[in-house]
Amino acid sequence: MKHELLLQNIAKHINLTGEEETYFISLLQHKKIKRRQYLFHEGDISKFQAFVVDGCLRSYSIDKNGFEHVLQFAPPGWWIGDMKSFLKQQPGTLYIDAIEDSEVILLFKSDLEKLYSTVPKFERFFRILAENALATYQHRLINNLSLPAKERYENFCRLYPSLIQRLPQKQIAAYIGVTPEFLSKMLNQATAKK
Amino acid sequence: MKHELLLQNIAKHINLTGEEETYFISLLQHKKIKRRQYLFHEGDISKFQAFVVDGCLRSYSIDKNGFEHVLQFAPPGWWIGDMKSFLKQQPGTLYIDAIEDSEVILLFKSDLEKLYSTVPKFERFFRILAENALATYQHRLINNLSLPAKERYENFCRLYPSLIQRLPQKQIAAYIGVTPEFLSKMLNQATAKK
DNA sequence: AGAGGGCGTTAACCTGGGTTAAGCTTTTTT
DNA sequence: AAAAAAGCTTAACCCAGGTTAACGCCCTCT
Repeated sequence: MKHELLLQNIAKHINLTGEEETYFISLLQHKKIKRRQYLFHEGDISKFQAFVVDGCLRSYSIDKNGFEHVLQFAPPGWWIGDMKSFLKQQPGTLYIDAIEDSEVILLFKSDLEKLYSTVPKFERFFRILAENALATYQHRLINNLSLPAKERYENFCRLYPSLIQRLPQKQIAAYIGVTPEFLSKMLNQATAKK
Repeated sequence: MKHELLLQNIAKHINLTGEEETYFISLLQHKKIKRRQYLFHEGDISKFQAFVVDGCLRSYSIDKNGFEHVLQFAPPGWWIGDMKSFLKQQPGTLYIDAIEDSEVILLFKSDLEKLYSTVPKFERFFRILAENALATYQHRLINNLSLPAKERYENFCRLYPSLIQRLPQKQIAAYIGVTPEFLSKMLNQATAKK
């Protein structure tokens, strides 16, 4: 079943009856996304959050010089979306696309609101999710303010070992906040040192 | 009443009965903090979140070279705490202290858990709070990755005009991620240009 | 009221990381 | 199978922002 991973994740934090589970599943939409295809585009108003079942997505912004900055990678088991646009229903500033051919489950805002009133337990689930994400972003911000590029890279490797294999180097550079050229230089200096 | 500001904030997102309100208030603890006094210290395990009623607090980390990096300022109406330590009940990495003589309301984790089971509406309230905070930190991260120091400063001024008056320059420097010396240089160049 | 410690400023010098540009390799598309 | 596009590397040069240090001002204690 395609919803299994999501249901497992939910079961870690709240217990659903069979009925509630069925209702929840009825709200979900399935979608396949090919590599490099957009799930969300700057200027869109976000109508859904996406739960990744297979593949890997990323959210990023493009600055006025055309450079990309990665906010998040989302391998299977992760949620991704333009949170600000989703909450305020304003045009978003992010792009979301697939790094590999991927499969996601979409939960639309209108359905989520129905879900909250029908099964209030989900307030708890998404509260916990948001709080954990919040703590993670706070930590990353502090890292970015206080650590040099090399240590940010090492942290990234430690935190997301599975991603290292899977991502092109330039994506990692855009996440930790350096140019691809500098990351390349840095890595080769590190190995040369031995 | 000292709880008014907090109750107003809550009323923006959920409606409480008189009874629920009374119960909620019974859980709160009041505390005064003098300028430069700590509310939380690195290594502590966070037992509470604090809602600021008067004055101004800040949360920050100290890196291995002894430099401070500000995660958040909290003027009246804001919550502050070491979220990661609070959630995982692990030793924290932040410091929280008062920038001015301040008053806060403490909500302890044990009481918050009781509150969630007694008045589940609060799951919703804190979900909304966490989601908004999350979107804010995501935005700040992207800013830090994509904008030069001057624009980060301008953004700060636009976003928190009331804080500019109130904060010493070096605190702002530690928030936007530059040295006090550089911020001073930057500001004087900007005004000299006219 | 005086003294000591923050705080802001300036200036000379330094460096982590950016820029540009070219060449090579691998992957994707046709 | 060829062409095009994306990715990685290297190297020379550059700059935003850091470092160090010295000086003056203004709080805030006592």
